[in-house]
Amino acid sequence: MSGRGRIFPNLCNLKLTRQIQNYPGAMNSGVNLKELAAELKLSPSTVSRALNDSYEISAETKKKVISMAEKLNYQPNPFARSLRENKSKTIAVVIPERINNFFAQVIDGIEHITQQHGYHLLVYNTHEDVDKEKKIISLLLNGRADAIVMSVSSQTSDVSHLERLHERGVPLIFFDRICSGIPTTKFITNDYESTFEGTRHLLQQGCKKIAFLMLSKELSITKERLRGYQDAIREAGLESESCLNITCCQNEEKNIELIRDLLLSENRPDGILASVEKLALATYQAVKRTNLRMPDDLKIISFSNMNIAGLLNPSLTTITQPAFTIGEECAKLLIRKLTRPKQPDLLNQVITVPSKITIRSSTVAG
Amino acid sequence: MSGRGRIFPNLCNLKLTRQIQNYPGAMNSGVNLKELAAELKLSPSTVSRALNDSYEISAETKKKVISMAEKLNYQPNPFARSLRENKSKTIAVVIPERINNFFAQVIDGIEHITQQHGYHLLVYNTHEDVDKEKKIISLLLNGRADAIVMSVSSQTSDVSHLERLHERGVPLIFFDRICSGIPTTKFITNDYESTFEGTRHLLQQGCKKIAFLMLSKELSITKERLRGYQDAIREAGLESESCLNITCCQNEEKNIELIRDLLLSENRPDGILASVEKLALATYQAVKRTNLRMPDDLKIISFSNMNIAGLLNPSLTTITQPAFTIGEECAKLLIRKLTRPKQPDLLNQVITVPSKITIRSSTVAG
DNA sequence: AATAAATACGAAAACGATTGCGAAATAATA
DNA sequence: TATTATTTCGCAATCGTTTTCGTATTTATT
Repeated sequence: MSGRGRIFPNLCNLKLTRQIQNYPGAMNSGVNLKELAAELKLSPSTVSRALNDSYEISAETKKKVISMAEKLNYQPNPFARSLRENKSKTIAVVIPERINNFFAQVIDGIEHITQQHGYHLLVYNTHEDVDKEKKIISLLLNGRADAIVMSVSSQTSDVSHLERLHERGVPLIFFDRICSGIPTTKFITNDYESTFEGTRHLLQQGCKKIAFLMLSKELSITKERLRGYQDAIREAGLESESCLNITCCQNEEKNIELIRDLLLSENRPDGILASVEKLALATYQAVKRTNLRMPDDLKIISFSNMNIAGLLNPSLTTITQPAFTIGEECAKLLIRKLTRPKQPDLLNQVITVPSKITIRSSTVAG
Repeated sequence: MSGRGRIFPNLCNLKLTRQIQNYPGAMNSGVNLKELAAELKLSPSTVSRALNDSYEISAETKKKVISMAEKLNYQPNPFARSLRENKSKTIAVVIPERINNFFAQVIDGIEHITQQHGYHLLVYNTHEDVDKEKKIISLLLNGRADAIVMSVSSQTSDVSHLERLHERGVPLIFFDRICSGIPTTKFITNDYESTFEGTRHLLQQGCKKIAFLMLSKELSITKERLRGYQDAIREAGLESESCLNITCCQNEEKNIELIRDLLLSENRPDGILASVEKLALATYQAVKRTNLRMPDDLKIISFSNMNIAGLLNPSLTTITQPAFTIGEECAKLLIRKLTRPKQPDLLNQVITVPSKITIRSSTVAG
């Protein structure tokens, strides 16, 4: 035992230990509470309390502990904490599509709020597949996430998996594509009104035959938007022809062909309301396969959160949801629910955030 | 004690317990290993071993245990397991931008592989902000994720935070925007070659003055792509004029103005190579603010993973990375590293996956 | 000065899983 | 039949926190 070695005797031991633990393949989360306590010649309980700013610990001790914790770069083990506190500081986000500006913006909004409160985001993509959705939900049944924010897949009609989740007591929030059967809070845009307005706009631009493109009749947004579309058609004294209500599928190429066939049929529409962005883009592709010109022969308006709607040819008239805000609102509500002790369950209500219509060339006669 | 009540005595107690635990605000992860064991009149260790298919347990017992576990819908607590096994079954993905098809596709690719192995994905967006990146990385220092896949922000030049992470032993993989200083595996596309080809294509289409748009000179992709561009310029016997190397910023509007100024300057380029998609779109916006016509007055090629490059006006000639594949390859490598015990560290190597150039109207004389 | 109250900390029990070790019960061997 | 293997399972420690309880010391009160 040399004098030199005794300056930081414990520190030296510590470094040795850390090197030993640091073999390849092992997670090395650095120093732990017990080691930190030993370094300070205090008990783990005291150190824990000091770091959590407990009133039972003197200011002096707190200072020492905090300083040493920083020096050794102590990071509490999140799993020990989760196990003990029965919460994970993690929120799961389940979406049907990742390559989609709307969902990406919503997630950005969620992250913006949750990050401020130390929450982490698990993100899952169902790919519009209800079986994948069920698997993901069953994975979340074990408490890995403290709460779930989701938009259901277009295939989802049986919602028993979501009911189970909700009954388990996992806070669950829907946005955009909601499940009205599950008694919780949902955030949507004013689907009915904005579609109504959008359709009316097409009518004002001279459209006589307007087709409605949708993904699936099961979807909450489809139902509401279809209703808005139909009411606007009827208000204009026109007939809502069911042959103009087109249900598309998940296959892009098939959709393009389907729409092309529609555009070449006898009953050809002169206007299109696409209930989702993807179908507007398919329409653009379909039009390229015909001799039709937009907006002269065909006008189109669509729900879309594309930042480059203005760069399309013709530039696309859009109904744009405040996606980032929707994400933020979902997150704010959840944070309230999760951080306040014994907070009541999420109210069974639908909160509407209005969309904004931006008129561009695709609906304005050349 | 009635005879009726004794048919499933423990089950009744169980249900009661579950209801009590299920107060609002509490995570209810359902039945627990101890409870499951009590139900089976076995010890927790036996049940655990049975569920993990240990050789020490008889086939008969295993069957009973599994059946009861399904009946009670037993879900092991992930945090207890993580704590014990020192692994989280979670992989963190850190990207600079969420509203970006390239990164979204990469994540889809990662998820496609990791999901098959029971891994979960934590996704973080740095918003091209190195300070946010540092915070996120420091959050990941505690072992919350078993590994990290990332693409650095355009601001990242000091990489000490990434070095610390790597030294901690957390498996780390870079893709696209890499850190050559950190000795680990990186996945990139053939940045040099594809930019070289792209530039040559512009030259072949008659461009005499080609500008190069970039986000930041610090970025690995910028350096490589700039090199490819410059070599192609020199190969053609032209000068690489530094005034045509435009460094853009994070503000979209400023970029548009910057590019517009360039397009209105005396030294106006007749071709543009945008090293990232965002800058190609800014160019389209900038052109709209001038009297120039594309492709006649200005041709443009850009790295881009937009699915609708063909719908722009003019349709955009692109260099497209195999984003989904890149994600898959990152994930495959990580899974190998994480599932094999005592696997050696990730090799310090750069793996190149070639891009594909798709020529469209934006580079072809009308 | 004797007692009560406040302060500051430690020991140990959780949280829920996995696993080394020991020990019955059964089967195989001498 | 006595001994040794083998099979099958339980006990208890462990992972790293937080927290309940207990206790020693100091300060305040009568």
